[in-house]
Parts: sequence; C-alpha cells; structure tokens
Amino acid sequence: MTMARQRPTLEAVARRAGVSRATVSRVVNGATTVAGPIQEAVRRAVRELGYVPNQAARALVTQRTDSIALILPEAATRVFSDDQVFPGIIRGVSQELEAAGKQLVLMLAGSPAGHERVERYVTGGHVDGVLLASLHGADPLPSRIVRAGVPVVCSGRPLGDITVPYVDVDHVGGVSRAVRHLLDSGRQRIATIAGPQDMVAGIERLTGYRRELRAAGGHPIVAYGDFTRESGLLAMRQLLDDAPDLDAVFVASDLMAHGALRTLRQAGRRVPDDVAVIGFDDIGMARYTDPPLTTVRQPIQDIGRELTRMLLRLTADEPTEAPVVLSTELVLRDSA
Amino acid sequence: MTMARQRPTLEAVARRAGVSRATVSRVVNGATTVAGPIQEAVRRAVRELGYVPNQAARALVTQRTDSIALILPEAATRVFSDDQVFPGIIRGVSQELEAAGKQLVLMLAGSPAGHERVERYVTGGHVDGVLLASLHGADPLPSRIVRAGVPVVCSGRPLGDITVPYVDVDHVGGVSRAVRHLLDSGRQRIATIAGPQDMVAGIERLTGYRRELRAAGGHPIVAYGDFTRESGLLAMRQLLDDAPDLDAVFVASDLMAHGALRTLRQAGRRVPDDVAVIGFDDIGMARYTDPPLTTVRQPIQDIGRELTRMLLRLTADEPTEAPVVLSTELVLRDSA
DNA sequence: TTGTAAGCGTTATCAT
DNA sequence: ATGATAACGCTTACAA
Repeated sequence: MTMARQRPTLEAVARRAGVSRATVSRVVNGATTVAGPIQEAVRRAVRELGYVPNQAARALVTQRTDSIALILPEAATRVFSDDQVFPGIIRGVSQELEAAGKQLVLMLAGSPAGHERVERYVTGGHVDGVLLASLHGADPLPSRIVRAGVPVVCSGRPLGDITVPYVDVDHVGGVSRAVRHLLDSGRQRIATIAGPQDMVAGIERLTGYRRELRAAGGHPIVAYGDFTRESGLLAMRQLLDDAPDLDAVFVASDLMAHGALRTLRQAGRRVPDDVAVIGFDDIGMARYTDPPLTTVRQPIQDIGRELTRMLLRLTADEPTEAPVVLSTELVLRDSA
Repeated sequence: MTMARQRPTLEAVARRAGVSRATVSRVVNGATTVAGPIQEAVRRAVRELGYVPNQAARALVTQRTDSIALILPEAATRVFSDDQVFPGIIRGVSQELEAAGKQLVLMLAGSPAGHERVERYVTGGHVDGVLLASLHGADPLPSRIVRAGVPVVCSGRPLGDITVPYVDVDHVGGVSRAVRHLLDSGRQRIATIAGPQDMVAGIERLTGYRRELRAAGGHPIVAYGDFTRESGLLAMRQLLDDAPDLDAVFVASDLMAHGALRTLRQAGRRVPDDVAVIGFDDIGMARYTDPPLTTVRQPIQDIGRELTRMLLRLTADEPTEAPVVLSTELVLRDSA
C-alpha cells in the first residue's frame, strides 16, 4: 500500500504535456510568459501525475531553500516547559516567516552531539539563514555558522563574539526602573534572584540590579536560579535564610517569581505587605499569580519578529545589520 | 563582515589536495579504500578550506537527506503549553533519531497555509520520512504524504485513513480500568470530562467511559474540554451545574484534571471524599497536584520511540508495518 | 513564446 | 587504489 512510487520529474510532466522541460519549469514557478492553453495543459499534467518539484535539485541550482532554521541549544524538556518565552519568540518568528513565504525549521540541540549535527545541517546548505536563541556561554556556534557563509541573527547579544548581528532588549534599563520603584516605595532590604550567569539575560539583569542598588547606597543580596519555577522557589528559600529581614526581591524571570511567591506564602510572608516582588518577562501567567505580579515587560513576540526581519534582510544580501535593542517597561500590578 | 564567501566545493578540495573529486568524496564519506597519506592530505585540505558537503547535491544523487520531520498540526502556543505530552513524545523521538544519526526537523502547522507549506516541504523531498502527531479530524495530510511516496507513521490511529501505519495506546482499556475502579470503590454518579471529539484520543477515552459505565448500568454525565487546563476548569463547573450530586469524575487528560481540581476546591468539594477524580496521561505534574492525582498512565516517551523505530524501518524499505498499540496502566494516588 | 543546453555539487560506475 | 565520467532533477541564459 505504501508503494514508494517513483516520483514524477519535470521531464515526465513535460512529455505528458507535450512541451519542453523549460516550459514546465516556467509554469510551475509562475512565469507569466507562457501561453494560456499551454499553461493549462501543463497544469493538468502536473495534477494528473501528482508532480512536486524536487527541492534538492532546485536548491542545487538556485542556491536557495526558502527555509529558515531556528536553533535552540536546549533540551526538549526545557523548551517545552511552561515558560512562555520560547513560544512567544517562535510565534513572532512564524508570523514574519509566514508573511515571507518561508518555512520554519525548528531544531533543538540539547546534547553536544546534537549541537554538532545542527551545525552540519545548517552549514550544509539546508537553510537560507539561521536564527539562534537561548545561547549559553561563549557558544562558538554563531561564528561557526557565519564563517560557513550562512546568515545568522542571534536573540540576545552573543557572549563571545560581538560581530554577529543580534536583537536584544534593554535588560539593564528595565531592571533599573524596577529597583528604583522598590526604592521609591520605601523598601530598604532589596534582594534579587538572578538568572543563570552563562546567559546574557541572566548577566545583564543582575548588572542592572547591582548598578541601581549601588547608586542608592544599598547592599546587594543575591541568590541564583536557572529561570525555572523550581529554581525560583529554592532560591527564595535561600534568600529568606540569608537575609530574613529582606522586604523586597527582584526576580529575573516571571517563572522564578512564581516559585518565589510560593515560598513566601509557605514562609508566612505577605506579598506585597511584608515583601514586595517584581518579576521580569510579563508572560501571560503574570496576571494570574496571587497576587498578580508586578514585572518588567519585554516584548517577546516582537523579538521574534525583529529577529526574522533582520535575517530576511541579511539573506536578501542587504548590508550588515546593526544590533537592535527593544525597550522594556515596568508593569505595575499588585505584588510591588 | 558576514561576507557570504563562496563555499568551497569538492572540486576545490580535490585541486588543493592534488587528487580527484572521487577520492575526496571517498575520504569525506569514510571509505576505507584510500591510502593513508592521501587521506591525510585530503583531510588537511578539507580543514584548511572549511569544506562542508553541499547537502542538496548529495541528496540529489543519494535520494536521502538523513533527516526526519515531526509534524504537529498545532499552533506554537498550543504545543508549547505546559502540557507535557508533546515534549515527552519529542524526547522519545529525539533519542531514537540521535541513535540512528538522523536529524529531527520539527514543524508546526497551525494555520491552513502552514499546513500546505509543510506538505510541500516534506513531499518536496526535504526529509526521508514523516512523523505525524496530534492529528485533528480526518486530516488528509497523512495519505497525501504517503501518496507522494514519503514514509509516514502517525501517533494515534488516523481518523479518516486506516491504511497509514500508526502507534497508539490502549485508551479504552485504560479508561475502563479507571471507571471500574471508581465503581468498585462505591461511587454512584460518575461523570466525565471528555477531550475534543475530533481527535482519536478524545473519542476513544469517551468511548471507554461510556462502555464501562453502561455495562454497570450507570448513566453517563458528559462535559467537553479541549485538553487544556482552562477547559477542564470550565467543564467541571458545568458538570457541577448539571449534576450537583456527582461523586466521581473521569477526566480525559491530567491537565484538564488539574483545572477540574481547582473548580472542585472553589466549589468546596473535598477530593476524594466528596468527589473522586481520575485523570489520563500521568504527566510529571500529576504527583504534585493537591491531592496527588490518580491517573491512567500512558507511556508517552515510548510512543515517541516506537513511532521512530517504525518509521526508520519503513525508510529502510522494510515491508508495511502493522499498528502498534501500547498498553496503559492505572496509577493509584490520592484523588480516587 | 518556446526550446536547447549548460551547469549546480555530489555520488557511483566504470576503467585503469 | 585512483581517476574519468555519467547521472541526479532542476533553473536559466541564450537561441530560435
């Protein structure tokens, strides 16, 4: 039943329609220079034979594949958690790609082996360009891909290599505003739950906290998480241990903030009365926590869109792109 | 900076190493028939030039791409929710594919346009085979892809076309056990929150409930959800409205069960004392609900692995595969 | 407007 | 063991 039938080629269609291969190619690719009746005949032959162009052959000559890879150097479990940041980016990317008629190819690369295979895949010419998000440390992947002549755009400033075009958000500015808000509302002992320090987002948000606090003569109190809810829950416990007198905490992601909220409740601290909490991201969930979360909003979906637009320009051979930094905004709800 | 340098070809490597293209090809593909020193020279040339084989050219002649598509006809938001079923399948698929040295290409197709592009992509020869999950209604996609000569395996029996190989779980058996357990523990008014009726999983689980209940002379009480937590929450409300005297509910997914639990608490019903609850899936979260959820376990990751093994056999031209049905098991925790 | 023919970068089949 | 050379299926000058 499956019967892997020989796929019909241009040649076959041409014979059936009684024209040349070139003409069939023209019709298939929507050229306007083909006479009406002949177009009709070709289309019929295509339909009857169930012809679909062989992409490998087409790519070989055009040097284009009309698809774009989005690489996430993360394990499946991580990407598909309830952290709505990845989905937001993916949605933005999908939208722009859809509009451009390009296909999105999503690739996860948790393991080192996966990392390598992904590199071979994209440098092997399977895609016209690459979007890279959630980079850890000074990952050599971006510069490797660039060196292979494949256009790349990163989400978040890449740590090692500054020459790769990227889209990022104003982490420091957003965090500063958050900490200042805490300060302005009279908080004295402001702690933070920082993100992983091998990722720009983690680093920058901690920098923003430190900078603003120092400017106010405050004393940093830091615990670290990895952007997961569980890690936020744990980090908050540690914070409570280290500094039982804290009265505010800036948490580097909403998901971690959610975990922190749980710990605070278990510890009998009222939010925001005893402890004010501010998150970062403004994912959908932030409205539904108890109490609703005050947070630094980053335009997640716009990141995906901007990334994609930049990459499409790059693949269209437009000149090198300057980094784009999107702005963040403090969203006041009830937790601070 | 980006300088889309001409990618070096086999030809270039051959010239540099002072050998023929054929020899380079042999070395690159790990043939053992090449003399040591020559191998060395070729490898050096490859390194110096940064040569990477052009996959389009290779695919054109070998008719293989060494990559497999996993298509999810769902929007990004849906796939990347906190329903851990998708990730589980993806993880299983990744494992098997990794072992086989094949690349996973994940494709989401929420919109009709996306649907069509995905079809063109896979029938265009970008991949050696296709895994299809989360099919809705009598989606023509599987048979279309089969007709194009590309091997396909579906997760869940496809609704329209029975001729496509698939892997599924014993929904009916699992649900029967769950309902029987409820009956055996003396429950009298057993309701259900069913899944979407355009998906096998939704249909079969409802069938299991109906069948078992009817056998016991019971009276079905049904509300419908779409496998999301929110829909479970709503459906439970409706159930409480329709049948305030219910004392048990079988919910067709753990995520919906989680929503239902919330509604029950809000309504002041104690679980399991007033109302017993049984879910389906046994995702990680099921241990952490309050109370921990009794549920029908399906081996999610194994589904992914089995799917992949089956597809790999198919692409290796082994004969048509009979459907595989994995068994389910009732996991007793505290909610029933 | 249509056809002819030259590649695109590999692999694979022959010879040598 | 190595090298010519013919495909693979398509696009695209260039001719007609």
